[in-house]
Amino acid sequence: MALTDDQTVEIAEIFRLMGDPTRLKILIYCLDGPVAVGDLARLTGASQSLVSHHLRLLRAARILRAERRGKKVYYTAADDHIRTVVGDMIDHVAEPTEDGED
Amino acid sequence: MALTDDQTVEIAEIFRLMGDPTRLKILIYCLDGPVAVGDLARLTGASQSLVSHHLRLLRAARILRAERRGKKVYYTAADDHIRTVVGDMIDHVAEPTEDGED
DNA sequence: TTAATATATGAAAACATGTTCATGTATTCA
DNA sequence: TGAATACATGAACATGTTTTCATATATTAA
Repeated sequence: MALTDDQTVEIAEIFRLMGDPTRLKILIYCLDGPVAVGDLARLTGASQSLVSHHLRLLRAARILRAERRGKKVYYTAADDHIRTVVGDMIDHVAEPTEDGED
Repeated sequence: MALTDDQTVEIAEIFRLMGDPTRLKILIYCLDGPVAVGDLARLTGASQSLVSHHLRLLRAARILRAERRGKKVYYTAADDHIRTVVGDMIDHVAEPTEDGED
């Protein structure tokens, strides 16, 4: 692997952003296709303002991508790596436990 | 996919823990095999105390696993999902950019 | 232009986190 | 047992983050 310090920090930053429940929910809803901000607010149960703040962070980190259509703005996962990472993590959690320490 | 709220929170917690540079470095060093605490401190440049604090969090979240051999304690990645997730993320960062917005 | 809908943003409050320092516990060896 | 090595932990400080509230901007339609 062998990462530079900058790359490590960059990766940590992305993980950090995925590490908030509200933000992760937003991200998961955006994995399968574009979703409007208002819908994300309804789906997650968070306020419109909060969703917007989180979207800005996710967008700035290139985790999500925005696209305006008329009055609405739609957000989608930026690429398939993001989808894969979340998918793997879901597998990780789904699994009972690899060793017997439970 | 369809996750429960608890599962979402659990996944967010794991991402959050991977989202600190010091902790991510520790984790990356533990991906390929067991590493002793003292070595992790040297490798990351962090204090022994700080490494220990972080290891406790990573261990509690079952991201790492501890194993004592004599005076030393060795830490390894808990399973392959963790390895895969980090691997995917490295791919994500390595990639130039998927769309042309750069 | 005005009104209505949809989203974004700045500032402040409330809360959480990373780090250090000092000290405690475990293990080995003389 | 006592000394040395390796790791763990509690408390405190400093810093950051999430969330809310009020308000601003953009787009459409009348």
